[in-house]
Amino acid sequence: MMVESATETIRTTPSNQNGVSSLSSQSDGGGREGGSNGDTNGEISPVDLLHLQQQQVCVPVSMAMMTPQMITPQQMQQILSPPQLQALLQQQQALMLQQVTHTHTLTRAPHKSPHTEHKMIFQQQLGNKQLAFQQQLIQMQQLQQQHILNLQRQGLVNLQPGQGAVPIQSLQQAMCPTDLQQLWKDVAGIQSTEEAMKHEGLDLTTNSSNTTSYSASKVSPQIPHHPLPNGQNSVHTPKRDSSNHEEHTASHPLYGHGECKWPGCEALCEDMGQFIKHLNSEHALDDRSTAQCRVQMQVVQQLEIQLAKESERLQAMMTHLHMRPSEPKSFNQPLNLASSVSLSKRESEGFPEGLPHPPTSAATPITPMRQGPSVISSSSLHGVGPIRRRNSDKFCTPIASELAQNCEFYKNADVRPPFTYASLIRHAILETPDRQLTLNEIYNWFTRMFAYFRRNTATWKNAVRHNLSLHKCFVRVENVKGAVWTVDEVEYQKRRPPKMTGSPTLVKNMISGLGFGSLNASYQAALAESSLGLLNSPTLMNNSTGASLNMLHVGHDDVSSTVEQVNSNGSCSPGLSPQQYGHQVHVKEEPAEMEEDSRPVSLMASVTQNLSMPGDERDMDEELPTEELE
DNA sequence: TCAAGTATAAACAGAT
DNA sequence: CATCTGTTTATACTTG
Repeated sequence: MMVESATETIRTTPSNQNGVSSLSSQSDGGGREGGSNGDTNGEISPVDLLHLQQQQVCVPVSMAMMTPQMITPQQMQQILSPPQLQALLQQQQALMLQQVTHTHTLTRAPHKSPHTEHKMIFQQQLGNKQLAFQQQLIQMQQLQQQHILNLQRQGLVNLQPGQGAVPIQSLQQAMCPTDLQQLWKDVAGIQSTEEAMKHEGLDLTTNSSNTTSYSASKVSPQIPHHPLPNGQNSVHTPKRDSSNHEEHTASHPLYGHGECKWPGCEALCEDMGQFIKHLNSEHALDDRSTAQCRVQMQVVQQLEIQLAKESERLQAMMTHLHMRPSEPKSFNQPLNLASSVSLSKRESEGFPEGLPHPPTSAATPITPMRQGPSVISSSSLHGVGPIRRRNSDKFCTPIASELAQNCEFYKNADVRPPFTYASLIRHAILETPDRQLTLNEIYNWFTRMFAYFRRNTATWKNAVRHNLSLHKCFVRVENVKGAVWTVDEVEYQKRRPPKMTGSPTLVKNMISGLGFGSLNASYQAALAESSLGLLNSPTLMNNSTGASLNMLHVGHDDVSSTVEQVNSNGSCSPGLSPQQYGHQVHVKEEPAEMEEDSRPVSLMASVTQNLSMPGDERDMDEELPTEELE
């Protein structure tokens, strides 16, 4: 019964190694690992993605300077805040529609001419496009290789064979599952349009077709998309599944936790065989799969673009702050030291090559935070990342503002909130009118507010109880209806020693906060919470005016004020919805990406049901509060 | 190296 | 008896 803990996704190896494990080892066994490690969703080789993207959209030349190979999902997640992701989704959709329309127009224009003739014209156009794309592609690859070599020479990158695909492994989670899911699902609708067009003799995909297998799989029947058991080659991408796959044993990147990881699917499959069957039947090479794949590519592309922008900004900032990006070592070294283990990998995978700034781990991490476009609150880093300060808690309530802002996100996305249990509990309690909650109510708050806490219940509930008992700041009070828990604010404040801002360790925290998967997420959360306050003021985060400003503002946002931003019932404040809140603070400097951050929320909300269902069902059904879906 | 703070796991006891 | 609630202990990790 408590075995659900076996599905814990967050835990990573460290905790399994400890001595405790007489029992835990058993539960750690098979299933569990799938969570963090085996959760290799949608592992598309970045290179492939790149190729595909090139076909899909006219990628700016600047893109050639980026190395998708080096972008880890975590980075993506960190790069984009929930609202951003939402906006991104909107964009994706718009893009798709545009594409469709565009193609449609192309098709229509010569509509009067004979079908065949029209086709030829179109194909000519395509031919030219293909050429251009291919050239660009080659260029890009050359640049990439060059840069990789450079990095390797500098010892900045430690490329390991087979790592190429790893970074993408949890793209779904990294990107906010909700968004992606919705996106993918929406694709189905869009796809119908495509289909309609195809019937006119035009295959949408040909629009961008060229030599890559993606288009091939979809467009060119001549290419034998062998019914791979996994189907990935034919549908997802022409990935070089070799390396990564082997690393993950016989597992399939689209299979984990006994369920299909195909975007928007989550069908339960008892074993690989069943999964393969499912894959072949449900995700065969058809319009829908293709469209979904395409969306995925665009998502990735957007992220890459975003990363490029942010990197640039980072460089400017560092330059401004005299961090001399031109001298990577200056602040590179210590950082690498700080989290060498986890970083070595992430650097090699996650750092966009060719970027102007130093390929340091520090660079990457910082970027997302100030990322201003918008709503990038610290939340953007959640997932694995800590980026939270406990001390800052003291001055501002990151949780409150963060939740106020990204409430929907946390509700829908199975992402671990970057807060400590203590701060979450406290927040839950303070949120209520009478500032007290029963244990069960606290549980409910957790499950209501965070999709993440809809599973692994035994684990986190135990943690909650543990925290309640352990921390003096939580006071148990006998009530009419039993015992309730309250917060002793004084105690709470006591336990967080004021400290550092801008210290070197801070930077380290930021790095580890990026937690590209190597570190235990929870530890990171805890640690980060303890260190980074300044970077976390959501209101400021959005404001891309600069880091220094952020620091100044941190103290602004105090508990009471922020707590009020969240409705006392635990749901997002109706009066000041996350997106509205976001709008207030955002300085839209990058309209392209942010302007619509208000809409996505609804989009996300609509997805809610789809999302957490299959996978979480087993856990949710048992404790999901009735008010779960509001 | 140690202390502090946090997470996770688990044993245990009392209440329901 | 099972489950929930609450306490306590142990271990691990990271940072200062």
